Amino acid sequence: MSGPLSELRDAVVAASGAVAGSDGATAAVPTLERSKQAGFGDYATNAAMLLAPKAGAAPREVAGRLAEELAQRLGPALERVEVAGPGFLNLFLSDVWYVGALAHVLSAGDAFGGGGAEPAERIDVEFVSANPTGPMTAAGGRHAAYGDSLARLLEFSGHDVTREYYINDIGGQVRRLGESIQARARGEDVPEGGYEGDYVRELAEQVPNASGDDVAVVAERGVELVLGWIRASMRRIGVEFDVWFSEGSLHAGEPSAVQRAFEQLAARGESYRSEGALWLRTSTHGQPKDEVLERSTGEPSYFASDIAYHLDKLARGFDRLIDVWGADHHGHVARMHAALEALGASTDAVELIIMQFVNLVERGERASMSKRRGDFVRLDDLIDHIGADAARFFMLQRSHDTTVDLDLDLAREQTSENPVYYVQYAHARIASILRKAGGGPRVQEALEEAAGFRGALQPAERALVKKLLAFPDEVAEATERRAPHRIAAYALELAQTFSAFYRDCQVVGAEGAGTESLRLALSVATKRTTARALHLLGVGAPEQMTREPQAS
RNA sequence: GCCCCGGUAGCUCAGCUGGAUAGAGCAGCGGACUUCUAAUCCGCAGGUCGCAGGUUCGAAUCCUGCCCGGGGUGCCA
Repeated sequence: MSGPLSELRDAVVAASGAVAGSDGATAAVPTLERSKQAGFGDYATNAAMLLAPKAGAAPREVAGRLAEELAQRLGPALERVEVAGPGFLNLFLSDVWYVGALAHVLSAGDAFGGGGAEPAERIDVEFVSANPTGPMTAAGGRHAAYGDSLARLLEFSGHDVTREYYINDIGGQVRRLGESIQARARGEDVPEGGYEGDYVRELAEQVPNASGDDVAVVAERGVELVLGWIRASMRRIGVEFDVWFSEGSLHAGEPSAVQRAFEQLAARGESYRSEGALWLRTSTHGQPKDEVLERSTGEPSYFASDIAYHLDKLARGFDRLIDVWGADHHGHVARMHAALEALGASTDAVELIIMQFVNLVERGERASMSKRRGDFVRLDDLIDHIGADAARFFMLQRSHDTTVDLDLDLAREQTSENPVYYVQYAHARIASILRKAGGGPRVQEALEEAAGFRGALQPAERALVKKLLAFPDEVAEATERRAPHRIAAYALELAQTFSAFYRDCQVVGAEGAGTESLRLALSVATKRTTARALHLLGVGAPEQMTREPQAS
């Protein structure tokens, strides 16, 4: 990737090489980061500290030599460079550099921060995949927001992404749903271990002849209805799946996908029969024990379906499979890896991401949601209460490694405090400024003039340019670490940085040659980047905020 | 027992592939609205980064042990 920051980095690396001579070839890559404090320059590097042991000199002495090399390489872009602390090099960049950096951001246009996928891959992201035995829960909303944002990040960086939902439409849970619907249709209590939620009564009314038909038929109809609800909920939260994959389809045909998987495993000597069941030798692949593929009843296990499912996905030609699973599937991760190993498949290309739980909080008490007991918050309720944008942002603010507490009443109370509005407001405010300035023609003119600005910049202007320049790295990091919550944090920081600029720097009618143009250009760059960040989160970027804040 | 995730401000959480004086939002207190939109901004207050060792120029971050919370450890999915 090119850009002002990578040029700086290249200069630091080159200067390091010059100072180290031929011995420094294997030196660790120095970091270049934004200084946290004003006195420490615009960017700082630890290059001298990394170099010192190899150079056999004190870090500060090495830093001094590096400083000279850097000053020579960067020329007018560098205002000055200082050696500080244990050997940091603090770079103070000139306004000329800043103006050039802004021009770079603007010329990148909508692609700013994107690309960089190397190599570009075909990636299947499977997420949500909640059992079709009840309405989508708020926890499912977290999976939806996370998986979709991850997919957006991967796409933005240049990958070809398929969004996939795996439907567990067969097996014991589905049968229990059928039994529960039938019981309700007959006016009976649901059987032990059945589904107790009120929605089962709805299903009992909607499934024709639920009291008399075969349970399997009732279950199938129930699943169809529930899937309708799920699709609608996903649409409301802004997620469109490319593929809805039926677990049942893996058992169809002769031989079925599952049977073929069994044959592959048997041919490799990875399975055996015992106690009437078919077992996979997971214990030879680092697992504490072997796992059942086919029960003694003749029914294949969930594990068997999943093996066949992953074989199917690999056969579809994806370079990478990413599965997003709930924390309750954690035990399944190692098993799945063992199974892939048993099949001789590469485990590097299969990523299993575990998402921590969403707890329902009532009166300060945590309670995890149970679909079977019916004590859960529906995603639709959450959206009704706080809206899709706030729901997505709320879910995406936290790392997937963190358990989320959801107090519906509190969430509603705090809707107007949701940071998503702060970010959207900044976006709308910029739109307003651009309108005030005269709209399209004036803005176009400003974009053309901005690169020629030769005046002095305000601190708030430099801070905003710096924040914008950080975006590509944030996107890359969020993508690589499968951590879309970083984008939520960045969006908030960018909005804050813009607010400071807005406070300190009048845009429309600013005094000084070219100042208004420069600030308009800066506003445009900020607006685009904010919109991009929001888009990556699946949140809208409004041109104006219409709704008044709720009085609380 | 073993495996995974978490433990950072009163609350909810960022920061964790080592960097300088640990951040944000909310809550609290005190200020700013004839504005380029106040869903905003400014200031104040608030911390044994679970505990104890270790690694190093430097540890919230890496290693080891322990404590606490959640999850897993089904011929459920």
